[in-house]
Amino acid sequence: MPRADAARNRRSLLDAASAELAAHGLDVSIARIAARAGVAKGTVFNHFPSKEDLVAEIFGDRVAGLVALGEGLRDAVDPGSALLQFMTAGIELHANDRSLCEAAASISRADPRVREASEGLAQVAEDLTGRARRAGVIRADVTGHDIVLLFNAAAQAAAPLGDTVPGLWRRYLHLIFDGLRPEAAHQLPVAAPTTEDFNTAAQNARANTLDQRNRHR
Amino acid sequence: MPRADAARNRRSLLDAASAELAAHGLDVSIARIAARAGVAKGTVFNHFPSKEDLVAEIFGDRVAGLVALGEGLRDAVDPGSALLQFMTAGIELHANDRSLCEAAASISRADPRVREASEGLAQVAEDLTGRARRAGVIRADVTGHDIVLLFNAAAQAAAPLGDTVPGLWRRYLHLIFDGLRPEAAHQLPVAAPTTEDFNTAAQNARANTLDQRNRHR
DNA sequence: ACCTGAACACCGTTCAAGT
DNA sequence: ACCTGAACACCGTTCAAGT
Repeated sequence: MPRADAARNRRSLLDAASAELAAHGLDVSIARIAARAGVAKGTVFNHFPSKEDLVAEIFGDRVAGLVALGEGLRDAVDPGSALLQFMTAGIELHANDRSLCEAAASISRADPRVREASEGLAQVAEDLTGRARRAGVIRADVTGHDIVLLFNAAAQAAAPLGDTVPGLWRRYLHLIFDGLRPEAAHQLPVAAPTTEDFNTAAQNARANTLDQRNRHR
Repeated sequence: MPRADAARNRRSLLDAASAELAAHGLDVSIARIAARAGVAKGTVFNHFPSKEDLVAEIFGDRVAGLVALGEGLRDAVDPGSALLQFMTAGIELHANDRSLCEAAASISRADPRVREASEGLAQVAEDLTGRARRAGVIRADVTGHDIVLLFNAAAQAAAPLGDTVPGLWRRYLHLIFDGLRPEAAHQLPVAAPTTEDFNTAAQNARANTLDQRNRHR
């Protein structure tokens, strides 16, 4: 059973880290986060093994929120607009958080928490995509994994101008969504990625970070 | 007039940095680059004011190469496939260079060299896009700026699985390209970004990095 | 005019000492 | 059981001393 002040500190740290990461991106210093939470620098490592682990926890929470939202959309009357709403929510997550954009490629699936959340995301994305596909509003060769990668892409497309033209990502979301319609479908040159592919990518990422750890010794 | 060994060191540094950045991404250490180039750590700062400046130089060179390729495509017989080839080349640049993916958002247009190269890129992208538009192979509401942001997006979409499924980016390039076709065109909710938007975004980026410099004092 | 390596400020992380 | 702050290794950057 955790001590009262420890539980409080943990919450403060998560809140502080969440805000600082969103505002300043992945390279905020631990010192800054600790100061905002009102604890000593060392305390951070008492609650989280490493900085990467701290951001993975927050990252996982955000993704879990998106999963919950997606699950609420599985019974929507219009499968097409449900899918669009899901993608919109996914991009908004990125648009409101600088660190998410930067983390999308690197941290991603090395951490088990993020792994779990990502699998949930893949599942609900596949559900929504399948419904839209069967309703005939999107092409037959697009999968849930495609959808996740594509709303990431839309967020990244607008990111360089994110602060200057706030809603620009909507343009690229709709442009990409037009590419998902059956009317425009041309044969794709490469098959969709499989869950297997994501797993081996996760293992590679894990191996890489372990290499870096070892170099420190 | 530069001394002979200085010119040689500069070349070695650029070559070493280019290779190390491509292989290990933006956070390779200066020490590593210097070692590969066979010079002392301090020599790096004799040739480049900062690490950021060094990567900006390389970044600028890469983009300039893409501009040259694009210019060669302006007279191609098929404007549609010329545009697709241009986007392909742009993504391949990212696919072969880890640092480019990471740098795309952050460094981008703060440095004057990168600014200049990016403006050249915008110009040739607009040329190719205009031809394709007038030939009726892409929709009327898409601009050269869109094209640049979109092939960046396609590269980023596949980046998490880049090492695991090597050619995956082709899937997303073609998916996005299908969204550019007139057949699927639906009204877009936001106007295309202007050159003006890119300029003010560049100024904001510059202001941010200057803030960070000042914090060091 | 340029190279070098020691020195500096900063960062993530560890840990002995406190409570 | 947890907090703290000093200590460590590492990084980008500066600079006095060399050639």
